[in-house]
Amino acid sequence: MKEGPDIAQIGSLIGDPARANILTALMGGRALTATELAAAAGVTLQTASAHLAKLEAGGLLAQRKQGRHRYFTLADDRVGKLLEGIMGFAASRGHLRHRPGPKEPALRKARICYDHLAGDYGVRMLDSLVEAGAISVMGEGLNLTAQGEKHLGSIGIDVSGLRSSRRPLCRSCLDWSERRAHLAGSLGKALLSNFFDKGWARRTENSRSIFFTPEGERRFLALFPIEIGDGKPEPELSEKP
Amino acid sequence: MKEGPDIAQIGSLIGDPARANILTALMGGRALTATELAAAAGVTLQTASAHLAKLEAGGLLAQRKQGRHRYFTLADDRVGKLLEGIMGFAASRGHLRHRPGPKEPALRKARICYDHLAGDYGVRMLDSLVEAGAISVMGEGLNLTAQGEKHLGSIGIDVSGLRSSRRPLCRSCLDWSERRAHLAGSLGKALLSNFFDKGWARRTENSRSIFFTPEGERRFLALFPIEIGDGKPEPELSEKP
DNA sequence: GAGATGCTTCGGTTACGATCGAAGTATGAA
DNA sequence: TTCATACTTCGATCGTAACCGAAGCATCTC
Repeated sequence: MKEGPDIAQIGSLIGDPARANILTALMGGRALTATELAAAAGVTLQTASAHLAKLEAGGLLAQRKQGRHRYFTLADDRVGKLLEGIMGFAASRGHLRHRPGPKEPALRKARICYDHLAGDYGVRMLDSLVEAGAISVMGEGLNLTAQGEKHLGSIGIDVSGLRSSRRPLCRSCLDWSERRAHLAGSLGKALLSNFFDKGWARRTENSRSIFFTPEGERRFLALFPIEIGDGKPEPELSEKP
Repeated sequence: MKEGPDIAQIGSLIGDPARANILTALMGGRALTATELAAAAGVTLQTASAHLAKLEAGGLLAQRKQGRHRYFTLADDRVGKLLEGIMGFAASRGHLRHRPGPKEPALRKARICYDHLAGDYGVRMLDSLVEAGAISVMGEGLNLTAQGEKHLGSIGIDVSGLRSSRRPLCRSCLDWSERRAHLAGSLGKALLSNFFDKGWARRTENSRSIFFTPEGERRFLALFPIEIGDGKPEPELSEKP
């Protein structure tokens, strides 16, 4: 009837609550089994199986068979970006499934956004890197400076190795909780991995929130000293431009 | 059950074919009446009315009463950006509602993307501006150079007036047909308006395609001489990064 | 006022898809 | 081989929402 890409198909894929739960759970970035996803979605295994088949047919999910387990992940980081975009939009409209439970504060503080750090700490990290002159902001783009490359090298990040990937090194990702930018791209991923490797932080079970050890938190805050609210006076996002 | 923004709600809003048609029609940027949208969606007026009410309640649409007509538009350009993002994703997955009709070529050549120029001509325009040094590319961000400001001023674009808007001046927008960037933001809008004002081009009825007059086409191609395929050797987007 | 147009609301039908129980297949463990 | 676990397929049920006809408001024209 009409020309153009079929947005209704992926809309309806995301539109089912059970499937939305599955996708949200996979935004945590790690591969999950069908059983785990069924629990996350709040449906039985059979139902989840049907949903997973549809999501995979729709190109949103990829699966990897391993023994008698079947691990699912988001198909690629474009899916993660798409979902984060929708989440940001939904949050800005106030379409929050508001259950201000005890987990909320932890999520706002530090959580994983597909594969990089988001939340308060994510924003703080980017702001600090910009303030320190490690990253320069060009409109909506981010660039790692030579000084930044040296600085990150001293922390233990091999930037030249990251450059060889096809994935952009720096990308800014708008946070639905903070509505401010944090660092995505291969560098964002590398930094978060680095924190995990050093034992500063670890993932929490069945949640997207990230737990910092006391020592790790101290180190992180010292390394990225710019408080949220300092730095650039980024304008509030207005509802009606 | 879960934390975070409710992506299922807007997913299901977009997921219905009739509503998707309505939204796609409104991507044309102009305000349309309920009757027109009903025709575009292929449903009766009553059904369309119900859909429009839902879309408005969901914050995707805004309406403006004018006499006995009710004009609908996308709520703001964030909605347009969201939809274009989904379209781009859908196109990359091959979820095309493939009806390679006669209108397709016109759409690929030049069409409106919410309020700016997209398609072949949109890509050509941006490429040419970059090649001419009017716009510099920084990662994913675009910046208008001083030289570019002067250049555009000579065409009849008042850049300083655009700067006063809260909307970003330059933004790159990824095209679902070309899979290459074209110019969005207030500057993109101003350029397209400029072409309309000069009579180089006009919108076509009930379509997102843009019709160039022979004279206008000549002028446009002379002003933006870089062919698609020239310029920067932007790598193909790969499916699996 | 009367009539026409644009749109909404109401009521009833229908169809699709989400759901789960039960049975079937595959892989691993004992 | 036997049993257990992980998952899929089948079949049937059920609820919801999309849909349209008809009637009801609202606004404009005459």
